Amino acid sequence: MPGHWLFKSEPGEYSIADLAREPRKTGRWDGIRNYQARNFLRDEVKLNDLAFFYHSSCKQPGIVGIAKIVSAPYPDPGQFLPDGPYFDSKATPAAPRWYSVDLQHVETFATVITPGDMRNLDGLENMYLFKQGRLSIQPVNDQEWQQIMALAKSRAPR
DNA sequence: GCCAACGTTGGC
DNA sequence: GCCAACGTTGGC
Repeated sequence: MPGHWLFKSEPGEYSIADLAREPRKTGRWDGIRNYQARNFLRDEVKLNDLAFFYHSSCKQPGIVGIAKIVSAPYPDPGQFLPDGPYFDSKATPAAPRWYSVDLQHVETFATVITPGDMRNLDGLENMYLFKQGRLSIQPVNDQEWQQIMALAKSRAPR
């Protein structure tokens, strides 16, 4: 059984449409610089797990589709690039601090599933999204995943 | 733009 | 190690 996650991104930085446009619809999920998110990414995200793609800090925040984890976690190259935005002077190749995975686009939903939609469903009260909303990589349990998928499938394309 | 939540920094 | 100050996130 693959694990389930919620990955957040500001669409102005990197949107689900950007992912879908990548060669082989596959891109690197990088730039994670929060230790709790890092720990999930490094220690618990597994090849073939599925993730909700969540757009934050935008006109219509919410879950916009699904992506699949198509690599094992590996050190985020950006931490070693002195001129890049993600440089970390304390990280070394022998002792990397930050990690990335590769994601492949699976599906873009017909409509955005907003936090308001999710608050209205019984059983989603304990989602990380509501308990610890700022975390950029969050586990989603099987029941939560299935409820949100059912809602997404019930929506007619606009 | 506001503001609550919360992570990080740094002096002591 | 404590904790105040500060910065960032992110929904509204």
